[in-house]
Amino acid sequence: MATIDDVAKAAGVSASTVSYVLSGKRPISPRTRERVERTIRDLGYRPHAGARALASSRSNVIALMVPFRPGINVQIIMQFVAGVVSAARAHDHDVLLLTQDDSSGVDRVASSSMADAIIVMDIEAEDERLPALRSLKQPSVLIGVPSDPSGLSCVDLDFTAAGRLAVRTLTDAGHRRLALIGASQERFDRRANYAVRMRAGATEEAELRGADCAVLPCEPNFAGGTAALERVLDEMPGVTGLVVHNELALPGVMSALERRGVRVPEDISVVAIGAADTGTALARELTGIDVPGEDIGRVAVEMVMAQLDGEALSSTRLVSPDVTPRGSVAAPAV
Amino acid sequence: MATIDDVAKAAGVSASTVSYVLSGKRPISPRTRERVERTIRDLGYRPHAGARALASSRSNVIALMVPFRPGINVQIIMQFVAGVVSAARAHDHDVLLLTQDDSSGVDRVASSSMADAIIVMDIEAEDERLPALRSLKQPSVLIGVPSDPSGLSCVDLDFTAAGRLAVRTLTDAGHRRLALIGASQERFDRRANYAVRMRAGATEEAELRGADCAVLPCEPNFAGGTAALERVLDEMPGVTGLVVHNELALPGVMSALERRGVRVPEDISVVAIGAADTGTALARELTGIDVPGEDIGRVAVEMVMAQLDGEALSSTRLVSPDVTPRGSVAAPAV
DNA sequence: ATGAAAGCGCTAACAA
DNA sequence: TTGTTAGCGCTTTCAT
Repeated sequence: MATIDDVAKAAGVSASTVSYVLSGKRPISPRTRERVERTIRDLGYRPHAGARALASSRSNVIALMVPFRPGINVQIIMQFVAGVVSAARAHDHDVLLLTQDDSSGVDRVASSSMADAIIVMDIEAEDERLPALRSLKQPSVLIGVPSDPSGLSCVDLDFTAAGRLAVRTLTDAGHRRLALIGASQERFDRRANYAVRMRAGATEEAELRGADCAVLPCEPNFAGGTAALERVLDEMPGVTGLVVHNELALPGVMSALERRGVRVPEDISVVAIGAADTGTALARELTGIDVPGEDIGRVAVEMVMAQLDGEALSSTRLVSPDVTPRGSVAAPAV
Repeated sequence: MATIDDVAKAAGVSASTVSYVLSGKRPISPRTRERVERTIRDLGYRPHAGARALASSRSNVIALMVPFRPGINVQIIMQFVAGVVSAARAHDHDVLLLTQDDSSGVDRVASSSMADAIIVMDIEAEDERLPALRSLKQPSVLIGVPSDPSGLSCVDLDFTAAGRLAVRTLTDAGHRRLALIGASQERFDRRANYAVRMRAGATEEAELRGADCAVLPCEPNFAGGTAALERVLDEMPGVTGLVVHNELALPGVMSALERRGVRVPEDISVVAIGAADTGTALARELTGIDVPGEDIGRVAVEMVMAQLDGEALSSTRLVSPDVTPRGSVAAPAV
């Protein structure tokens, strides 16, 4: 591998000049720049990442901690990751993959200077990793909002607004008796922010609109979905609008609807909240609020970069939800 | 951050001794070792990754190139990744995430010495990345087998055997008229190894057992699945055994079966090939061949490590498939 | 069993 | 506008 000295020699300049051509941190005459750039290309020169990191104390790597626990929505995870990686590349950074269960990962990566910053996904209300993150010298960004986000930067979908929007979509169509099939009881028990805020937004908005919104926690799988739907049909006969905030249960819900002969949207209107392409496992697409995974990942990277550039205090950014009509909402039958 | 000199000073030894305590590359007296280790713990010392990489020309990082194109089975991707990451950690390595569309990723990572080796997923028959990989100084391992694997190391499920096994599972139960709902036409056209070999194994085994096996390419989505199943029912009335090798189409297939009133396994037996937890989007679990994503990822890392240790030539390792009975196969009706 | 010292390849003062 | 030089923190030979 060619080194910076090889390039310098071949181009007839000093090593620092090559370095400055690459970094743009000081003016270079057009002639020199041209010559150096040609040499770099000819030799196929690439700075040694380690040497650069050592000298500049910047690795140009950001670490990303991804959850791999079961019952998680892999679809959306991949979207986040894709967003993070592509945004990072756009800022000339690479991404180091950490997993949730690698408990010492944050410390290791931080204190060995492998990464300049850390993005952590799937944050719980009382996340165990928060203390470690707070005491880091590197900046970090959380995807998800803990109950105490002080001193930390967070991004997430605005789930309160999403709850409101989902309900409003139904009440605007004329529905007054709604049911929310939401996250699992376990998620609510652990006060998972997204589950709790979604529910809060939905119930508040329902109240505001003079509507009724029952909430059913639901296991994140097919059987959970069918079970929840059975309960709605059997115990809440007046319900004409359904909000489903549980991608893994959604196939179960839809299948049960069909089996019970309930038509969508003629008999029941459905609004889904989840990854954009959840519909692929379904017979039909649903009107819904697509969690913009890629966008959120992108924003996380922007926040990281801002912090690395010395701008930006810790703050929480909530991305506004949008509803995409796909024909599963209509006026209730009279 | 504490440096190796800080540790050396505090422990009253030289920096090289600290280094050797850490690497175990030369004998250290128990007393010294003890003292140094205590100091390391007290100071929370961690070697600077860049400095280490610079001095040793080893980054302890392996790069993993992950596909993000649509129509891919995210489930299985995540399993591979999980397997790779955990195996890498077991070998004291971290994982750098590269994406398919980052075309220069391989070169960048290799020639900047960011990674000691590269694992590439989702290999096509005539993969464009092969030349770059062949000319690398770092070792690489492909997940998937190209049409010409010479000079490269590959791991994959043995799809030929999987095809055979799926068919044999059905013929052993007494079925003689089978249909294989496989990958999309586009995959076959590009001669994707897994699709082609799976089909070959299935048809060979069918012939061997005196059975008949129709092959239907199928779009990787719900509609594709229903369409393929409709064709089976309408154009191949004698079929009693179904092999589905297309996870994204599987929900469509199962839903269409139910809608047409075809019972599983009473009327038709079904064998599925795919990610272990594909069943979560389905009403019922299916007898099937679970692609052992984590295992394959793990094997890829083992192969990488072997190459880094100077053992191991390039070779292809095919992991043997197993069938897991889940009650969707029975003897055909008489 | 341990230490001293020479790099590894780069960046960023400091000089000119 | 460019060059010289002193590290960055570690590994590893060479000495002892």
